[in-house]
Amino acid sequence: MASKTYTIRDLAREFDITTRTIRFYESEGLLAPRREGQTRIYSEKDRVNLKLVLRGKRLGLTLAESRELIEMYDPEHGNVAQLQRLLEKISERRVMLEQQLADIRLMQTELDAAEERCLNALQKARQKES
Amino acid sequence: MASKTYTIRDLAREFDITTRTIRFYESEGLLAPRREGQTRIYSEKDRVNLKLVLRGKRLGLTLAESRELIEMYDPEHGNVAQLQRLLEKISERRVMLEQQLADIRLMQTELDAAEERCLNALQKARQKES
DNA sequence: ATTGACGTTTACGTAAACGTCAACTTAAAC
DNA sequence: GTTTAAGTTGACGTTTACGTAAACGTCAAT
Repeated sequence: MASKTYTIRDLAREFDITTRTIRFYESEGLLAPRREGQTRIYSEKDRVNLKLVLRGKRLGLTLAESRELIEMYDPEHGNVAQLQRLLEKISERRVMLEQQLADIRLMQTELDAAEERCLNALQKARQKES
Repeated sequence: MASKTYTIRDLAREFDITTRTIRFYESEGLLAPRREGQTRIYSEKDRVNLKLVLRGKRLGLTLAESRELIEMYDPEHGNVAQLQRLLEKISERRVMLEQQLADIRLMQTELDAAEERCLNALQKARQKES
């Protein structure tokens, strides 16, 4: 089936990050490109993982946390105990996301208020000017 | 009116952070407690600011970014140009929050899928056990 | 055949966000 | 009156997430 592959530069361009970052993620176990000689060849799965990591970053996750999320993807390599730990982590993550949702809503409200104060101040400033 | 005040330990306890963190935030200009002799006395406003910073942290903001948000609170000290920059920042923040909302939804969906795979794997693992 | 773009590794540097002492005051408790 | 508990200020250490630079290989184009 010979699925699509990417060079390191392809991915760097697509996600607007440096190649250094991509190599660093590999060294941290977040990506596992195959090699062709020395050169790294990235699969679609690598690309998806990278996307996950970057999304995680936007939500404030550390790389270690993102790695956990990635490892959730194939829960095959797990005994019962491990799988239950995974389920726990999933539910922990959900709690965090709910917290973030609440935080976002609060912050949006505050931005609304801040904008109003700001527009008011602008009014006053312009009156003085005239 | 003598509004309510807090010691550094009060706030540390309430928000489950160390006093070191609170002093650090002060050194970064995020808090400005008054002094009584050497000792810091925190006002309600300090407490609110601290809450803002911690919320920001949960959303992945840096301290510098949180400081910006705090400075938005009183837009009095601003000329027209500054106020317009503030409005820009507010709208930038809104864009980021929207992005985060989308990220959260995607991640929730993925957690759902991950949980299903995990439960499936548990089934199989338990069948083997029996 | 050399230039330029891309790839590699190794190693050190750095900014952010605190933690961790050490050494000292001050206030409260016994 | 002296422990003890909580406050203070440096100063240095640590982790995370890369940046930066050196030193080199590969290949396509001029």
